[in-house]
Amino acid sequence: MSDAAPRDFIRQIIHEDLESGKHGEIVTRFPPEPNGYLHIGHVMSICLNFGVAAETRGRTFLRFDDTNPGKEDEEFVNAIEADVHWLGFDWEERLTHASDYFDALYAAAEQLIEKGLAYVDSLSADEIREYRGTLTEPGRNSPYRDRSVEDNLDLFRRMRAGEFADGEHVLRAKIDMASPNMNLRDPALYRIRHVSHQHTGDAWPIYPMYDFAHTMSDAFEAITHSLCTLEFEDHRPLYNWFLDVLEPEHRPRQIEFSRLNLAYTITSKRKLSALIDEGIVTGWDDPRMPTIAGMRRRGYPAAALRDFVARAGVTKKDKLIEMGMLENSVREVLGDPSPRRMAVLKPLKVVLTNYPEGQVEHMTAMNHPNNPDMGTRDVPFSRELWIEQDDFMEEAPRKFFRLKPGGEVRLRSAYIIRCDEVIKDAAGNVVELHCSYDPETKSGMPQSDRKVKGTIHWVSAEHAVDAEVRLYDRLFNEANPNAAEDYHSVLNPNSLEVVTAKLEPALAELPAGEAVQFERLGYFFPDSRDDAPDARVFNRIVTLRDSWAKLEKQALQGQS
RNA sequence: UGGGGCGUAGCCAAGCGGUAAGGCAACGGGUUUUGAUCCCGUGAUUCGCAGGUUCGAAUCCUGCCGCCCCAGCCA
Repeated sequence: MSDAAPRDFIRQIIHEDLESGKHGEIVTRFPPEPNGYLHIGHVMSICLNFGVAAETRGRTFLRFDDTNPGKEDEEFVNAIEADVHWLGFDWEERLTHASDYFDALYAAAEQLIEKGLAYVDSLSADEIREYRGTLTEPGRNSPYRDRSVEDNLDLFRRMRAGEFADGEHVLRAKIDMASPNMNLRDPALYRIRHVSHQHTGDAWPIYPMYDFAHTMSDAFEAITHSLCTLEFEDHRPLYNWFLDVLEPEHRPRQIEFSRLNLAYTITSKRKLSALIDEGIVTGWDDPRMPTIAGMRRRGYPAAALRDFVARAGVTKKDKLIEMGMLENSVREVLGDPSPRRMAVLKPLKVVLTNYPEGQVEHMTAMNHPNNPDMGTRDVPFSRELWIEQDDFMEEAPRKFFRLKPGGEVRLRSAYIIRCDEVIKDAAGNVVELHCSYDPETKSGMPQSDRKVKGTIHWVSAEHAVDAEVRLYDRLFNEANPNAAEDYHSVLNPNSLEVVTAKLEPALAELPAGEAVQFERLGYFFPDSRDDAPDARVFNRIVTLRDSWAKLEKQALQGQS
């Protein structure tokens, strides 16, 4: 285990700490506040914390940082547990809450008071802000800063007893109001909040602040490496101050790494819930959401998410990672195991004029062209078929090797057909194609290897199963929507397109929870909420790579 | 203008004084009954910039520039 090369600076530190004997065992924690759903950014933290411990046979706690009742909710704790499990990690018996330590935290606060390192301040929130100074000017001491230990103890105990109203007093650390680090200008330790807590009920009228609760919780759990994101970098001196003055048995070390930002998405909880409230998406698990719940419903495999963050790496540099990177991981893990099927998203009718009316053949199609072990299936074939509208062009460029008037194309796993006649409606829209098939070219027959440039997918009209298919695209048109003043202005209005597709019959039997490749189109996944055996609903997980679409796009750009 | 961080290819990222790994993307080519997959091949005379130290610098020093974070009784 220790001979494996460390892959990033945090693993290097951990490796050294193990080598030097500083720690016999690595203990980490993933500490979400249960005030929202976990998103792609959290995936990074989860994989890092659980990963680093697993690699060294250490342990990881799942700890709910529940020190701010009112914002937190049981719905979120359940969702978080489900998401972490789904991602593939297990905290075993190590499920804790910052609120589990409220008694110990309270005792530590009294110790601080007794040491003369904390005091009860009776300034209002506004006054405290004024006294704090600014980034360039030092703060001033509160007039209550020199209260005696006895007074402070008395006041704090009465705060705990519920004698004061919200906001009347606050317990502060006594550090340095002139520190250039704002976090050291007598940070608040406890505030009064007469609200019930989702885990401790009405037991407490006062609640500890993040810095205090987090540091001491880490110490109580004997966390060796407390891994967090860059914005906490200048909280580290405060983190260490608590450890220095309180001298707990265990001394955790905080190390910061950069957040993972995905291009074209937002992760701010406020904005994510606004998307839901405004009806732009349907909920936290909308398949367009960057939440774990959303990505799971979309059909992204957990392994793809793990692979993606592993490739992104752990560093201190701000990241804005391209979608293509995530999509690559998704395609890579879906490629081998997903069975292939045929489905037509935007149907165009084809009539094979020389094919006997009423005849049905059963074509044998491979479930995976690169893996014969996955077997074959029967696909019914008849005189009338559906093909993709995009697979026909009346006036096609020479590079278009699909169906065009007078041209030939192979129907996958079936015959080669020729387009003889284009049928249009009064408005001039193509509504139907009359084609003829070449009986000598049936898949598997001796003559079947006749070369034609293109192969397209199809579904027998008579046997087709209708299904709702949801085609998702990015939610935003701007690579960094976080930077936009108003995210509404950068919303992608076409992030969802719903079509009624024609499926080959075998697709009606696809089990829920299993991804499938619709050949030439992409990977699809039965929707966990709306899919039903007699009314299938599929989500498009991701398209296939499409070099034709790329060419078309370039041609379009060349014209304009 | 105070403090804390970060700058290696379009996006990520190795590198830790000995002469710029790798992945994604892009671009060529081969295989292919998915324009998919797979396979080959192509990118940095240079590491934000400018000096300095050194036989030798992305790595050490100095200065400058750019970007991010901090003034919650949020986390």
